Amino acid sequence: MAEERSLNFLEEIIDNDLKTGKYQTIVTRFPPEPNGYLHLGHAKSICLNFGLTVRYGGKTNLRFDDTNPITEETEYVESIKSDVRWLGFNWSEELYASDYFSQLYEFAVKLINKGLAYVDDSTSEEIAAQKGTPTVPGTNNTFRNRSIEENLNLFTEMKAGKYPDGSKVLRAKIDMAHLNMLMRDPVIYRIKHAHHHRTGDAWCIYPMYDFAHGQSDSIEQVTHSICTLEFVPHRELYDWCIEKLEIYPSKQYEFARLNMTYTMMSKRKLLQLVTEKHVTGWDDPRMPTLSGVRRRGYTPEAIRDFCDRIGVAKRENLIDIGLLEFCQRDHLNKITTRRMVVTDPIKVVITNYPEGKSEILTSENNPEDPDSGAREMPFSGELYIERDDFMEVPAKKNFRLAPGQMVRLKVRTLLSAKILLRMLPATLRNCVARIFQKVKVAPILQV
RNA sequence: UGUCCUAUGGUGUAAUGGUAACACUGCAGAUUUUGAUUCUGCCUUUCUAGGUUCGAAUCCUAGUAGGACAACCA
Repeated sequence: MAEERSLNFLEEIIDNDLKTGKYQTIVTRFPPEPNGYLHLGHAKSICLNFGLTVRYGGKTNLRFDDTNPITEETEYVESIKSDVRWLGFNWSEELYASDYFSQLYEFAVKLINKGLAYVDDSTSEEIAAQKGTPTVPGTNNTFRNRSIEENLNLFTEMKAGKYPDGSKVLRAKIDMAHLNMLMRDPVIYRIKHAHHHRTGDAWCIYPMYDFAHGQSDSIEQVTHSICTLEFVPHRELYDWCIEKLEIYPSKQYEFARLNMTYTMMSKRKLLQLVTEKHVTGWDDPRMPTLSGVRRRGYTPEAIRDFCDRIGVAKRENLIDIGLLEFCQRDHLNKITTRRMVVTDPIKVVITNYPEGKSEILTSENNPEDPDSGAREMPFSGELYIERDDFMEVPAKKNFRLAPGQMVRLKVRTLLSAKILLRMLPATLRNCVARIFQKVKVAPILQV
């Protein structure tokens, strides 16, 4: 039985929802926008969303939030899918917000019919100006009073492509004086005569995030819609849409995103690094993208362990990148086959080892893993050591090779005898040693 | 001069009204046929002030600090 760690706040909520019978089973989703590659921050979200249904049962969908055709591309869809798989997770269904464009459109019509949405001809500047500020209430404009019939006609015409980009938007009719800026008649549909990576040119109006995400969750009957803290103010609008549309009540929960020392975790900035060619691509090993760290040698196990250790909470955090490195070292230590290498060699001659003789010794491949087997290594009276491992004048606590000092060599022999090598008085140019006891000696390296 | 979220060692995360703990980092030591691993020890913690309570990290109020919110982005 594994050590039972304490629950994070989301697990507590779910635990409770299951116990009280609010849900029989849970549904989560991982909702990336296909406008960039996944990074370590996404890994946290993936591990969270998928981890929850691994733990509690239920299912996690992969849903692409593709409501903005300008920035989204199929290349990103493919990379995201492969990165999620690489991390070790399998989604139940592969879904797209764009799959729901028709339903979303009908939802908008429903809102209009309920007198809860209107077409606004204002420019974005005007809309921004009318919105007020966090401390100053916004103001109503004349378009707000359009009749349901007029709104219906206009919206239909918007869909039909009668108007150019930016000339009209559909807005939810809520409250221009609301304390929450997002509730001040948010734009829910805009005109974009743009090619969509999936729907092609079928649409020229596209829903905004706030009119697509919650509805998509609802359509999929997502029980726990988990997102990052910056969406906290959106929750009120999320709930409003679901309530007014009278659809399945998915619930949104927010957690703090991952921040890491010395690490840029903004998709926008990472994109900039790529487009301005400061890096060789999204998978440049210096990038914190999953494809980047993968190329760098990170393993999915290490990243999952990392996500497990950093926890999930609601306070802003800054994780020391050293923790990620620790997780990787920890995993590598368990799985890595050992090899010895000398990068800057100096030759050592063992003067009392029979000239011309050589023998084969064996060494285990990984002391942490008994199943990893062993390898054979040749050994003779000439070997090479790292230049840094020799000091003519040894420092305090030095246990490298130095004149007159003894060192042990790593080797696997059948003998349990101590294996000692004694340096004779020597210089770098004239580096010799002799076997000090009746021993077998292993090579320090092979070159 | 608004609303919302948050506040526990250096960094994270627990403790769910009843002895503040675990990991990472750092420092010291032991072991070591990888200066690795492993092991041991140490350093360091409840933002402030009130209140409720036998008892508060936990509940309440106020303050302070940090963050979010005024994209036809997500």
